[in-house]
Amino acid sequence: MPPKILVVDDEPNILSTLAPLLRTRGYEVSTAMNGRSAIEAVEHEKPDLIVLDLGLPDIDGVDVCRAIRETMSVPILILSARGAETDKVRALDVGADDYVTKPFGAEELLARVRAALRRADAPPPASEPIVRAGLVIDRERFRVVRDGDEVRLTPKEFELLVFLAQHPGRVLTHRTILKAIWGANAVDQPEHLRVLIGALRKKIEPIPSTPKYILTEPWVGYRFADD
Amino acid sequence: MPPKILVVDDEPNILSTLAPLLRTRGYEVSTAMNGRSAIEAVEHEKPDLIVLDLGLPDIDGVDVCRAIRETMSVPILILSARGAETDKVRALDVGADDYVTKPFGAEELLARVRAALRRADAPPPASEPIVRAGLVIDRERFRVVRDGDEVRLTPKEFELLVFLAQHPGRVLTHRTILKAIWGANAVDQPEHLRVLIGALRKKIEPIPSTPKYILTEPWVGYRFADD
DNA sequence: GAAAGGCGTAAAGAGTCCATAAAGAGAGTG
DNA sequence: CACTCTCTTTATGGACTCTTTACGCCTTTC
Repeated sequence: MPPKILVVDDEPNILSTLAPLLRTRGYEVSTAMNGRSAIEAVEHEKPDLIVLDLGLPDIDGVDVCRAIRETMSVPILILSARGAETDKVRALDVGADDYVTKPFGAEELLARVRAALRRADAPPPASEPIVRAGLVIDRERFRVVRDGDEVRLTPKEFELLVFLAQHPGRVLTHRTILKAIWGANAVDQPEHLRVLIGALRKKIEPIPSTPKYILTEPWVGYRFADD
Repeated sequence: MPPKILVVDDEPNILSTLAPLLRTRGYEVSTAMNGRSAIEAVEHEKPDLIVLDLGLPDIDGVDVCRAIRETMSVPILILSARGAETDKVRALDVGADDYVTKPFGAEELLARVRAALRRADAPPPASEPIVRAGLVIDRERFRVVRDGDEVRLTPKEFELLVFLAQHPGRVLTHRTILKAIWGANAVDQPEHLRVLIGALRKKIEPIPSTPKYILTEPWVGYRFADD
């Protein structure tokens, strides 16, 4: 399961920027718009990380931070418009883990989120499985499921399938695939590719002789069906 | 004893400012002026925190950071004149804990040092027992109970079990596990892992030859059952 | 219509990985 | 010092993967 992040801010436009951004990076995001509901949400949802704006309408952000710290050891990343040194010192000393001043770069914030989660020992956000017409490719579990049945693939087969499925509809040349799977030294050995394609089709195609997923583009390469 | 801090910077006037400052606040400070001696000093002195300038004469600061991370988990606070977002992201993603751009306020730096040391010192985040299908792993008491019977594990066995059980369902590669349990120097010695897995299965699996908890993902790694 | 070469499949051999047993090294204890 | 426990290291058998080769079929080219 992906890490849960609680974002606390009273400005709607920050919330509506930050929450979707974090979601697209694979995190599960919940939000709060004031101190009281933030503290409640922490108790209730047990997030893996908290992004907390200091300028809240009801309670001072520093007090929110302190209140959370008294009950949980979840990492807290402070967001603030005030860049004065005393503000930073105060927040960090009551238990905040990091302090970022607005305006901030999105990638920097994400990197600091990753750093904080890494320290707290949370697993990196899950990479979503690839789903294509009855075929589920789970990179995290090295698993492929076709119409409910699990298919066992070897590492090379799996690597090839992922590479093809990542570019559905697009024709990938022999050269491109060989370079991706076997490295640049193998670009002139297409027999490797033919054999591996055969093995893969045998396992994932309902009728290997008339492929449904992995289509041959004669004289050029192969193509993953995009239906 | 006071926390030991290693300060790495090639500018003498930063060193002569920072080191005395940290000493007056009660830290034990050692210094290094280039990447090579920094890495040596880390191995030798085992500091509790490292303040690392990115602009070193011999090795890129990011590489120093990465090299230290490979062998130790000591907190690293990056100091840099470059404030570009990509620099920050790069440093944080190779394992740095914080990133401060010059010029910086002394009190802010000290507060970030305190925050990093506090985190490193904090007891392993409230570790509630892991419970999975008849298996109870109590990290605080260092005990494992299976179906009511207590199982005695050695430290390495316990560490491995916890690491696997923390990521149920997910396939952890040999490399990942080796790095986590034995350190980065052991990533190419999978025989360690095989033997330890065998010992662990013998103790916790009802039928060690057909494992129920620790599943082999051939050619890739191992996976803790999640059902 | 014939030659050349790509494509799919099968099969053999080399190499690699897994599980297990067991011996040796090292630390801690009485 | 002897004993115990843990960890490392090595050896072995069995299973599997990957590479390589071979051959029949098909498409393209001339």
